[in-house]
This record gives sequence, structure tokens and C-alpha cells, in this order.
Amino acid sequence: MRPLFHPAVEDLKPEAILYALSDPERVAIFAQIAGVGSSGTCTALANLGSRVIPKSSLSQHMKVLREAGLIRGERHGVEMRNHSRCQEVDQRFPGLIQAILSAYGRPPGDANAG
Amino acid sequence: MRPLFHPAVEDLKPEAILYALSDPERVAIFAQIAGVGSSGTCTALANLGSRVIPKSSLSQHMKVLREAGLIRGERHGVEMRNHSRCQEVDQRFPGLIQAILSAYGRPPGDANAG
DNA sequence: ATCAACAGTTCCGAATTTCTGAACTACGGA
DNA sequence: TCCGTAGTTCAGAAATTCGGAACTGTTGAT
Repeated sequence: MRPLFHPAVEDLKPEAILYALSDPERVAIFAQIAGVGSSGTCTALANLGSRVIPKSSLSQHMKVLREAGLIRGERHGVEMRNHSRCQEVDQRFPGLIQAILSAYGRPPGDANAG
Repeated sequence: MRPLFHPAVEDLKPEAILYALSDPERVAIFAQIAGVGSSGTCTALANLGSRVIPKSSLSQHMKVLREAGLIRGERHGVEMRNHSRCQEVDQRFPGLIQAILSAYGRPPGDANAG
């Protein structure tokens, strides 16, 4: 398995962020990670909505969110812990995440607290 | 040609808006329309960036923007005049358009006055 | 050390979407 | 009517997405 790629703050691309959050399933995943604050494992995220997301699809979703710079994933033993990079994204693109989550009717949560 | 479809304000979907604006080419088109205020015809919009957009592709882009509710197109004689629906979108999703255009480094323009 | 279970990734074929040249529709003017 | 212009629709190629199966890497038990 190749190591996970995470873009630096200065390399964040608005198009990648918008694309990542143009899928309601990914928004649900991201909102959960941003809301809880951390430790969102893939298996815990697989059934947030009305269906169980197949794990290969979930892995792809996580990759899209990660490579857009929205989340950071760290391996802890056998599992992956994901936490949001809201603070960094907000530093680069002020208000963007909040406006998007609000549009989706997601409570702001700690979206601006990191 | 079938009549153009424009969603009502209450039918605007954040995923459609984010998807539409996850393509830099479409963002350039939308920013131009929102900035100028109106009367953006397709031929005038075809060469905003580094390449000339083929007219079939441009037509598709316009359709995506229109069906996301970001612009309104009206046929005037032989040409189509497009103007932004920023005001309506902003009413439904406050701050969203502005945050997105800012992230892309586009001046706000009359994005909130449109 | 070996084995089994678990969490997540990668592979790959099927389904869907996007792209764009060519054909087409619609309107206005001569 | 015939022509030119503005834009849409069609259709095939190219690219992307989806998801089951196989795989990798880690932990814990024997």
C-alpha cells in the first residue's frame, strides 16, 4: 500500500474541494468527521445514510476527500483515523467550508475549530 | 429545440451548484456572466480562457449552469442572453456563491447584486 | 512461527458520464 | 426562398465512476 497523499495548504485547489463536496454521500462522510472531530474510521462511516456504502466505494470517497485536502488520515494499528482539515482549508479559503455545509443544511459543528 | 429548463429557487440543490462550479472553465463562464451583469452570449463566452471552447461543449456547460440554477438564459432573436441568478441563489444559500468565487480568486463583482 | 480475523486498498470489468465534430433547428435579413 | 448566424442535439470515442473480488498490512491467539 502506498503512503497516503495529503496536499499542503498552499496546494489546495478550489475545484477539488467543490468536486469532493458535490456528492451528498461524501458530504455526509465529511460532515460526520468534521462534526465528531476525529477518529472517524471507515467502517464507522459506511452506513451514515440510507444505504451501506460498499467498502471499495468508501475507500474511493475517502481518497477524494483526502486528496482535496479536506481530511487527514492516519493509520493507528489496524484502523485508519480520519480528522478534518477545516482549520487549514478555512485559512486558505475563508468561509468556504461553512457556506457549503450550511447550504447542505449541516449544522456548522466545529467546522471552524479544526 | 425544447424550451430551456430553469429550476425554481426552492428546487435549487447544493450538489448541483457545487458540481457546476467544480470545473474551472464553467467558473470562468459564470464569473463573466455574473461580473458583466447580463447579455453574455455563448459566442462571447467561448474564448475566456487559454483555449477556445468548442461550441457543443460550451452548450453543455451552459446547460449545466442553467440546470443548477446559476444562470438564466433568454432567447433574443437569434442569440441567447444569459444573466446570473446570484440574487436568488444567495437568498436560498447565503454566502455560498461569494465564498466560492473568492476561493477561485474571482473578484466578487456584482455577484450579490445580480 | 503460524494462523485467523479485521481494516482498508487495489484491481478490473461494467455502467455511466463527458467530450466534441457533424448534423440539425431556429431566427432574421436580403 | 435562400443564406448566414447562434446555439442545440446526436453519436461515437474517451474518460470516469461503481463495486465485487482479491490483496496488503496489522493485531492477537495458539
